[in-house]
Order: sequence, then structure tokens, then C-alpha cells
Amino acid sequence: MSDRVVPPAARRRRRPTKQGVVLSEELIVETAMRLLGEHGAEALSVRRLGRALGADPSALYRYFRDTDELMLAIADELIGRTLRAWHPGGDWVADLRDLGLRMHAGALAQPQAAVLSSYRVTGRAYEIQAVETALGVLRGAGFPDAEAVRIYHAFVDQALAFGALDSANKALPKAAREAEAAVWRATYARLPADTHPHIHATARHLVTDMRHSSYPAALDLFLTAAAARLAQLTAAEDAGPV
Amino acid sequence: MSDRVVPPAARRRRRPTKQGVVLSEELIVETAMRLLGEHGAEALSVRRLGRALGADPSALYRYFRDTDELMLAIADELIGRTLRAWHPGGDWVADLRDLGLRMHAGALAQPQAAVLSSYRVTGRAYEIQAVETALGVLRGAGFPDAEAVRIYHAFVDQALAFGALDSANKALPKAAREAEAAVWRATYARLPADTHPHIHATARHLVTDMRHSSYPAALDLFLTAAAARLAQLTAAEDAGPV
DNA sequence: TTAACAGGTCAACGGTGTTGTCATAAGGTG
DNA sequence: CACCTTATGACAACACCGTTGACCTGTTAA
Repeated sequence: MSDRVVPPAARRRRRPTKQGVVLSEELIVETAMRLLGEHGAEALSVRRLGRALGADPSALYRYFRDTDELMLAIADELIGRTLRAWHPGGDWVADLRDLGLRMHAGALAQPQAAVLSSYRVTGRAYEIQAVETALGVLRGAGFPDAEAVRIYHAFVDQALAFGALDSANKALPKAAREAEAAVWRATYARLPADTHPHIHATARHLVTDMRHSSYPAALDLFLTAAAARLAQLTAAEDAGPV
Repeated sequence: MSDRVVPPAARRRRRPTKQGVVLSEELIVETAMRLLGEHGAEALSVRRLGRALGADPSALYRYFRDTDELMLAIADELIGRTLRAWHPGGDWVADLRDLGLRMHAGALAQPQAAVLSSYRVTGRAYEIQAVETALGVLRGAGFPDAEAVRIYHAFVDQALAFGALDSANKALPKAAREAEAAVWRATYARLPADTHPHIHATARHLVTDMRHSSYPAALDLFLTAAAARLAQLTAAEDAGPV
């Protein structure tokens, strides 16, 4: 039964469900995102989504082949939102910092979509647009092509990787997340100085620091190093022959 | 029934299962990792694990409170393997680079386990040992406590995040991975210069560069920035009052 | 030798994604 | 307007999943 899903363009009849709701791809994605936002990652299941929509769970399979396809639709919408909100201003370091933070925040806004989509190359419109723009920022800053690609690659993977890591953590059941916070307070903060001198000495910092994402710090280190690299490259160019 | 799990130290009787297997925490973790490696993440369930062990699924609950605790045990074993192979030599930059590359390689060696465990704080023995050692390297290098924790946090999260990202990609079904490579060759490399000038200009580099992990590059940028930060800190200290 | 009990087994519960089948309302056609 | 086709929603069932309470039995300490 592989022809269960009808391509969106071919949809014409919109029979309402028993409860009077007229389904559509958009409505389903929208409702799924609302469920995720309101009740967390574990609240999203085909059955719950069906209930929230006022439709039989199996009706969703007329719109998405499986849950994975639904996740990708959510992820795609996410990329679009991030990109639409970003407006480069001319300072390449500031622009990249802004883009990175927006990608990270966008991932955290829909953690479980981010977890599933971060490591995929879609080749779709929004992604291409993002690559083009980011590369433009780096080349405009003065990076030679090969270097621009290297920096771009590291930058985007870092944003995606941290986005996924922090999203995965955020998507954890509440009990597990609280247990992790407790580990820092109850286990690490109580290790004695004689067996674990370094943890003991920094325990206070560990408890406060490990609660938050390290992405902003990592991003700033990244941008610092990238700027240094650019300075180094242009200096070599100025000194050398044409 | 919260006393279902008996602490490992208190275990004494080891009744074999119906099929003659003598269970243990180690055997369960080992078997779980083998299942992950052989049949992918979706092959790991309590019931399948029980079958693979030759025991009733519910027997596992004598060793782990729930599946989450089992995941943490797997994560810790992964850390342990990496840690045992790492021997710091005194140069903090070289040591951290080596540790980062080993963590990344360790994740790729067990991609399925890495994907599931990278974002967990276990509070178990190996993890504690890893935190202690890495903090020691940074404090030994001269970072003040708060800064050592910040750098440590960014470093370890970066290694885990890239490890998970690249693992997830590696664990993709073969067809999907090939499709992704094709996207760079067939879609990105063919975009015309007038609509996508930056992608067009760097297409050659994109095709070759995006195939590989960007972690080594990101790690080197990270270490460069960290070293610069240390120099800056010690310079300020030398200049200022005692 | 025996009594306690750790630990393996069984059966059941309420959840999950998914699919084969059926019924029916929407929409085109005459 | 009536008729026919068919898209699409509903239903029921399947095979899983994690988890738990009750039971049973081999191991071990006394």
C-alpha cells in the first residue's frame, strides 16, 4: 500500500473528519509543532496527534508515508523560519554569530525535529539559500575559496551539532533531566579533594556552568580563531608577491 | 517495587537463566553494544536484548531500573574505552587535540551507541575520571578555575556533538548516504553563477570538503582560540597587580 | 540441613506505529 | 438533477514496545 499518500497538488476532496475538522498537510504540521511546544517531545505520537486534530490516527497516513516524513516536514518548516528571521548586516563576524545563535535557538524551539534532521542534507530550497548566503559572507570577508568552504563547513556543522546535542538533552523526559542536574550537585560537587582535586576545586563553577549550553562560548572561540586565520591569510598575501 | 535493583556490590547469588546464561551488568552492556553495532539503534529493545541474552526481558530490571539507566551504562563504557587509550604527555594543546580526536573516533567506532548516549550525563566512574583528568590538563596549563570549566565544557560538548553528528550520518542507511553525496554533486555543483555565485565559485571545494567530517578543522580552530585566550589571561595577570 | 531471599519467569497492562478493509461524501459528468 | 468514481476518513487488528506484580526456585549462609 505505497499509494496511500496522495501528492499535495492532486488533493481535491476535503472531506471533514467525524468531528468536523478539515485536514491538510499544513494543519497537521502546525498541530504537531503546537503539541511539541505545549507538552514536550513525548507528547507527539500519531495517536495523540490524531486526537488533537479530531481525526482518526490512521487518517494522517493519507498525508505522510510515516512519522519520519512528518518529522522532516516539521524540520523543513523550521529551517525556513530561521532563515527568514536572519538579516546579515555587513560585519561578517557579527553576522555569523547571529546566524549561529539563531540556528541554535531554532533547533531548541523544536528539539526533536532538530535531533532527527540535523545530520541530513536535504538539497532543498531553504538549505541552498542558507549555503549561498553564508558562503557569500565568508568570501565577502576576504577568505579565499578553499578556506571559505572549510570555515563554512566547520561553522555550519558546529551549529547543527550543538543544536542537536542541546536539543536531545532538552527533549529528555523531565525526570531524566532533573536527574542530570542532580548528578552535578550531588555527585560531582561532593567529591573529596584528595581523590579528585580538580573537580573539587572547580565544583562551584561546574554546577552553574554545566547547566547551560556551551554553544555561545564555543561559537565565540570559533569566530575568534576564524578572524585570526583571516588576518594571517591577508598578512601573508600583502607580504608575498601579487 | 523500587528495590528491584540490587547494587552491584551486594550481588552474590548468580542463578543461571533457563537457557543457562549467567547474567551480569557487564554482560548486559556488552550484549547491548553488540546488538547496536550489528543491527542498528532500532534493534535495541528490552525484549530483543533479553532474547539475545537468553533471558526473560524482565530479568534485566534486576540490573537496571529502566532503559535509561542501561543507556547511561553504555555511555559510560564508551567513555571508558576512549579514556583507557588516551595518555596525556604534558603539552596541553597536543593532549586536548589527541583526546578530542580519540573521543570522535570512539564515537564513530560505535555510532549507534554514540548517537544515543552523547548527550547524557552519567555521573558514573569513567565519566568522573574523564572530567577530573581534562580539568587537570586545563588548570595545569594555567587557566583560572572559572575559565577552565568554561573551556572544558565547550571542549567536551564540541567533541560529543561532532561525534554524535558524524555518527548519525554514518549510521544512515547506505542508500540515504549515497543520496546525500549525490546532492552535492548533482544539485549544488550545477547551480548557475548568476543565481548562486558563491556556491558556483566554490562548487569544486564543496564537493570534496563536505564529504568529510569538519571536526578536525573545528577542533584546531577551538584550540587556537583557547591558546590565544590563555595568552591574553596570563598577560593581563603579569601586567596587573599581584 | 534448612530457611531466607536474590533473582529468573510469567502474564498482564497500557502504550506505540502501521496497515487492510470498509463506508461514504465530494466532485465530475451527462 | 442523478449517477459513478474515488479520495479519504474510520475501524479493527497486528506486532511491537517498556514496565510491573506475583510467583517460583536455586544458592547461600547459618
